[in-house]
Amino acid sequence: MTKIKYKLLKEDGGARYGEVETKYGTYETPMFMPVGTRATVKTLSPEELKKMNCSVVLANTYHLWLRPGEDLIKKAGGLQKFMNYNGPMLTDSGGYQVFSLAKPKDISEEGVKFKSHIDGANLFLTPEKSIEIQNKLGADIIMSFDECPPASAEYDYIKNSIERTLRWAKRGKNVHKNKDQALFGIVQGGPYEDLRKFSATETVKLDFDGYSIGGVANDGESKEDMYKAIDYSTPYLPKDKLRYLMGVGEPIDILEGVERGVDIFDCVLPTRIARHGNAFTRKGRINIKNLKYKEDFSPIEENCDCYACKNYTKAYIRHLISVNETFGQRLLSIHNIRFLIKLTEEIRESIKNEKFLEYKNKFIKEYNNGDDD
RNA sequence: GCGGUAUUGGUGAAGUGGUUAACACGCUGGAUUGUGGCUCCAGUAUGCAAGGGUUCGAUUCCCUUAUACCGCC
Repeated sequence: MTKIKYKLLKEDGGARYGEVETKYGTYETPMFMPVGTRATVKTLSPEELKKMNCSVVLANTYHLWLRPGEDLIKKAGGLQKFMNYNGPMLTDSGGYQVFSLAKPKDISEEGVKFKSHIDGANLFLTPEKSIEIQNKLGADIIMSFDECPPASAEYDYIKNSIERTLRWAKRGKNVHKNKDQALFGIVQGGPYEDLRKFSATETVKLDFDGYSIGGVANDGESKEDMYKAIDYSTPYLPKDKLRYLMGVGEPIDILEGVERGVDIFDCVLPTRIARHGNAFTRKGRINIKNLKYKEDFSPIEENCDCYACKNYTKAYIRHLISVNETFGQRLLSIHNIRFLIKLTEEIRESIKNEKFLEYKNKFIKEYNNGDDD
């Protein structure tokens, strides 16, 4: 058991190519991490993830805390053993659920009061508790417990929030027991330059193993505000540590993040939209349920190397999705995750060749041009 | 052959002599960014079996026809 190590190997403008050494092997960045909230990437097996060249998988503290409980997972030998994923993992702290499940009045200096989404039971999560749970879950990278305020929140609210999040970060760090797990700090600050700068510099002073940029891509925040939030954060982060943009997974947003110096991304989007019948393609997103695919016997993308594209037609997948068969959801999930992982593979190649911007512009142009029919 | 009852969109159906014919499903679009929620949003009958009549006005009342079902010879 050793803690992950990051090495920055090449820069191309703001874009960074690097390597992360883990006990499971060495992985390259920029990378995309699929989300497996409840210790499974919905509908997919670990073997399938491996075949897509997936490296890190996420799981969620809040959900696993409720069910099956961190003690059970510890008994099982940790997350990886429990779910049979032989690769690096990351757990989110439950901070996002502060945004999605709790109300502002439920957030206090001590922690956050939740109503369980399962049975309405009263729950209380603190920075210490979150780290303690994550220590037991045993992922390679764990997150500080933060408040993720909506981008639309008032300036003063966000200011108070990031100060509290800093105090929470420190409390979490103080109780972090398992030194083989990397602990990341999280930069907040909404769309405000001074708040992002403050949050970033103060978080870095606490000396974490890596840094996340949070509070982005939620609450109908505009793309511009989101890119600005990254712009205002990354300059203050040390170059020799990983930078993780939380929750971002639109292909174009990943490219914009890489340009601004982000190394790792995660997002539920590829799996969520898959379950609702959407697929990423080089020419933009498509809705497989559309009538025009009813008799389309070609794959989602001719040149895609994923299992779904190599073996199945749009007409078939459309049928499966419209009758709500899980195999259809699986095929689209496989395609979408492979799409984003392939995107990061190509991004890495372009950075190594010092052609990142060229690659980015070409990709975006094709993606936005859309389908001609 | 004689009576009775029914006939509303793709489906199941509400409904009324008077502005845009309820609701549900389906269908057609859209949304979804550190995953509570096979979820959310929008559109979807210029017409109420067909034809004629009464009426200022009929899907709603009357007549004829068609079709379906139920009785009776």
